[in-house]
Amino acid sequence: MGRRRSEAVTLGDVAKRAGVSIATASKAINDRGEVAAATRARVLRAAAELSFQPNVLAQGLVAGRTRAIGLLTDEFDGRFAIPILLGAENALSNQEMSVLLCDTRGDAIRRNHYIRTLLARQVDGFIVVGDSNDVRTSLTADLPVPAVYVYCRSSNPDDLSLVSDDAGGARLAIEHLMALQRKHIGHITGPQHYRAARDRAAAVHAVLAEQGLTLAGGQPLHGEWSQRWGRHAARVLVATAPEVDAIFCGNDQIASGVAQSLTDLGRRVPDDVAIVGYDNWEIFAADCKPPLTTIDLNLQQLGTTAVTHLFAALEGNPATGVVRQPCRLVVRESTA
Amino acid sequence: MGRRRSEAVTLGDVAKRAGVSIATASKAINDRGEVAAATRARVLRAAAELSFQPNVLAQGLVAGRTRAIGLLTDEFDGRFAIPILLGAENALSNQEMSVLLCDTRGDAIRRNHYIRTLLARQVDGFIVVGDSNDVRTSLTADLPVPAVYVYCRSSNPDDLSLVSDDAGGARLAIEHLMALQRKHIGHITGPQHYRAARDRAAAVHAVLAEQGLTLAGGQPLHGEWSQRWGRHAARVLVATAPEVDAIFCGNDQIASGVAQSLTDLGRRVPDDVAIVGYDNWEIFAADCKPPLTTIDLNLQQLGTTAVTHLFAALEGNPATGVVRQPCRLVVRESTA
DNA sequence: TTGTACGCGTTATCAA
DNA sequence: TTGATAACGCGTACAA
Repeated sequence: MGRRRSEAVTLGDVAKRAGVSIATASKAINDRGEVAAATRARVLRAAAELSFQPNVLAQGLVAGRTRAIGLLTDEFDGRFAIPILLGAENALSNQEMSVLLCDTRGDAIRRNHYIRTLLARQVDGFIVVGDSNDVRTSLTADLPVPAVYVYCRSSNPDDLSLVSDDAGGARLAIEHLMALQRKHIGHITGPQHYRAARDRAAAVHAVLAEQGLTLAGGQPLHGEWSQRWGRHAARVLVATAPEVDAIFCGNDQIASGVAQSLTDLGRRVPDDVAIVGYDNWEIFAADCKPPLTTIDLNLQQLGTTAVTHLFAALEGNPATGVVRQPCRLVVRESTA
Repeated sequence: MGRRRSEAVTLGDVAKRAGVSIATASKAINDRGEVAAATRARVLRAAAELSFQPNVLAQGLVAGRTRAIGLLTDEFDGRFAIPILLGAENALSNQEMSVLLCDTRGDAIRRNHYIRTLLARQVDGFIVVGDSNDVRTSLTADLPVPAVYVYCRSSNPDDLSLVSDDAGGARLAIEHLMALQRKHIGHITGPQHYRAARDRAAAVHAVLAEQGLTLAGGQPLHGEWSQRWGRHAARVLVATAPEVDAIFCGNDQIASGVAQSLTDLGRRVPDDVAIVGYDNWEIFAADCKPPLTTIDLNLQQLGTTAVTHLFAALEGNPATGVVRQPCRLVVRESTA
């Protein structure tokens, strides 16, 4: 092990070695006040020789801010939080900020506990990551620091909520299929109680209506977010609407199941039926047979955006309302 | 927003309201020293009324420890790190410890940067999460605090490394298949340059040999960790060894692909060919057709164990060497 | 039993 | 240009 904690080198050590006072050493290191060039050089050399690292705790105590933020997730194991977290962590570390991670597991008691803990640690702000694009109780009233909500909508419209643009994503998918001359487009998606599923289904309906089209099978097929449901629903859809020539799926797992069933039924993908998935979860989308055209949510970017907004809020320029992050169409063989 | 940061309530406020000195308030709140019961009650009530939260920074400054640990991941988006992290975060929060999360993205420069940052924040220890069971450069020499390595082997044998028991997991799988009277067992797995793939393949060989059996097809089939490879390899294996009645796969994606191809080829799963996967990645294993029997790595438990060991090290009882965490067989329909 | 006083490592003010 | 000194909030000898 390196130096023991008790022998940690402090500003005092640097000052002593450079032959100056602690105050001067501090100024030299932080480029503050008037310090003679020669003095500064001496101090910096001493600091380097001792591998001096300022104690962030002490800095935070006097500065009143810690350059640390609390990241509160509802359900971390859901796969959406992870890219968001990754984007946020990266953006924060670029700004020399650290991330304190807390996973509430959807439990209000844990959540409150974490909030207290984080506040006791004097975090400068919060990023709250939801587990769906749906509404989430606002914490802001209890916080003395700014918060940004990501992948959820805060119940308080005065907060800033960053969500994925579900309607826009659905539009991308349908317009892509229409550009391929598909006229009989079905929609197989997740449970109706998911706002994302509802918003996308509504957008599908609207975009088709703009061209005087209606949904193959008449209605969207709502089920689970699983391959199993995709396999089942595809059979149902083909039975009810044999003319179907394209299927827009609520996620990549469903799409993967749909592809399996269509193949089983002897329909070629994409020749007979084109498929568009959702989420661009590579492990499913790229490894599907055939690889899936899908909608990417730009989740990492969502995390980055959250950080940008949090910084703005820290500087006194908070935004409010719901901001929708655009999606991106990723074309692969299932529509090629 | 709640109270502004500048109006944060301090121990002094509590003391004033309780009509005692700061020292007495501190003792009362921390159950330290001799404080009259009545006084303590007064202090506690005052603290509650003001929602007093001790400033952890100040506590850390005087105590020399922060009750925070640094969690360093190599590749966070790989799915293995996440359950480990979840287990560790949960165990730590049970001990009132916080987690500073840093993802190095496999980059040495980022890694060093993060280590400096975390040390500057005076973390009490490190948990280093690797991205495979393979060797990883030891950091310990540069650290003034303990570190535990998880899902990787530190290059320094004096460190403590927690890994998954690949040989044991493979043994579970093969013994399960043999208990089902399968005699012609094949093995389709990932790239040979993965230690996990090699260790498991070796164990498969050993366990079969104990019963005088050999691998169907003669050799393990090494490829990618993908469904695509599973689909391909299954066809190869059935062609070379038509008598195959069981396939042990290196992960659940491969197993899922294998199941698809076997079905395409008209072999029933599990009646004609039983399948065992690896990882118990629910989204693949439970949603497969048929649902997969598989090996669970107990990754959350691995995270918990890491925390236990880190605490032991913090208390001066560090362990060393490589500790293998046992796996668990999860039986589903693919062998039922 | 209670309170005074000091120290933790840093930054900022102001006098020298 | 430099340095003594006072914060920041808390814990803890030690004195009262």
